[in-house]
Amino acid sequence: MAKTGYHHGDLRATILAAAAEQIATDGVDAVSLRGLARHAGVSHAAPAHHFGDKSGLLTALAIEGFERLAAELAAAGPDFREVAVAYVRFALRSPGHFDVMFRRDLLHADDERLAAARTAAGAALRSGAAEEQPDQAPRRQHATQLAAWSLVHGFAALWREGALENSPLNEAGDPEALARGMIATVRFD
Amino acid sequence: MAKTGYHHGDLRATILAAAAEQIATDGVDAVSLRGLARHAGVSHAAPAHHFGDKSGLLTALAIEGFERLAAELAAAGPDFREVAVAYVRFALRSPGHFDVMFRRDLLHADDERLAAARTAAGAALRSGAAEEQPDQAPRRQHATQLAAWSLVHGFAALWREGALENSPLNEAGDPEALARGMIATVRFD
DNA sequence: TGTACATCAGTGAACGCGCGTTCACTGATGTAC
DNA sequence: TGTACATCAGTGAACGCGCGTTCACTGATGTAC
Repeated sequence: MAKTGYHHGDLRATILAAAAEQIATDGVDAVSLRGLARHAGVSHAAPAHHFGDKSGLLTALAIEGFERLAAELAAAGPDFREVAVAYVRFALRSPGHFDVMFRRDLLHADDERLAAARTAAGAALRSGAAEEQPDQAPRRQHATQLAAWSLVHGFAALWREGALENSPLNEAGDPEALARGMIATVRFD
Repeated sequence: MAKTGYHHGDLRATILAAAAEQIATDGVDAVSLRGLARHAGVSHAAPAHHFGDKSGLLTALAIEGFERLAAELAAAGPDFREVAVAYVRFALRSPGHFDVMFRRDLLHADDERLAAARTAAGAALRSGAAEEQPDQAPRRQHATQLAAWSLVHGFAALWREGALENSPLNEAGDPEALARGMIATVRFD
């Protein structure tokens, strides 16, 4: 891990972090392997050495994102509303990861670690929603879980897209408080 | 409007339609002015003549989208659930428009027609949600309206992103029915 | 019916750009004996 | 303690690509008289 002139030390992690940061600021389209290499002070071909290709880099970022999301959702449970808030909070605090996680077109579709991480996060979210409606028929439960997911994912997407920036609906300056308020108005039955 | 060898006849509309189609299929990233020109059988510089630049084209598409969305929401009202379904239906049937409408980074930020169309669509959606909760304090009303928007926008986004493709939550084959079912589980109070 | 002229729509050549990817390579590190 | 060797990390030159944008142009259309 030591920095020598030649070996960077921890290039892989550095590039992942820089990618997340740039996506958060400028969007996924702005990311290029060459740009990240420049940023890290390394030759332009170095990133490919770690990630194979550009999709490989974004896939690694998405995996990291799903793993963190699953952990944060699990830590927030079992109360449904707290799980919901945790989902939004993840998107707000890790926008670089969040933005890439659902861009399947940019990822290696057949990556097994990605599929596993995605599944785990999905399960964590659903178990949160299950708290809310213990004795329903499965079909009904699924509809509720989908509503819960849509609710939090929609808020996160609207926020990231800047749709709430000058909206009359955005009264709180703090997005997490705004999300809390809107989640509080919803009942499932 | 007649097709001659030289004049296309209705190139502007043709390009808009082709762009929407390609976004629906391949995503916004796949769109290029040169590609659309090729598709229309026209020189590569012709599209710029109508739209100024690439952002101009996407802005025109977004305006068209917001205008159509506003009309469809208004036609579906005043019942809240029908307005909600109409929002989702718009996204499902006009994915090429929907995908671009919220990509502010790709649009001319200062276009007045765009701002107006966006505002009109927002008002149509909010008036739908207002039905649900007539006698609330304004602050509370806004939270509810935001929840409603998040709900439908989230479903649309998840669907477009392919997140529901192999999900256990997706039981109906028909996305509109799926949306109806999930909207039905939600109460606002 | 004809002519002159302005306006609009589309052309085609040219520019410069940054990018992803490949590949033979070299420098550095660690491990086995 | 020293040496040989495999492995890993990063280099730098080269390739080919499609793209957006600009610009002077020409072909077609419509309108005024």
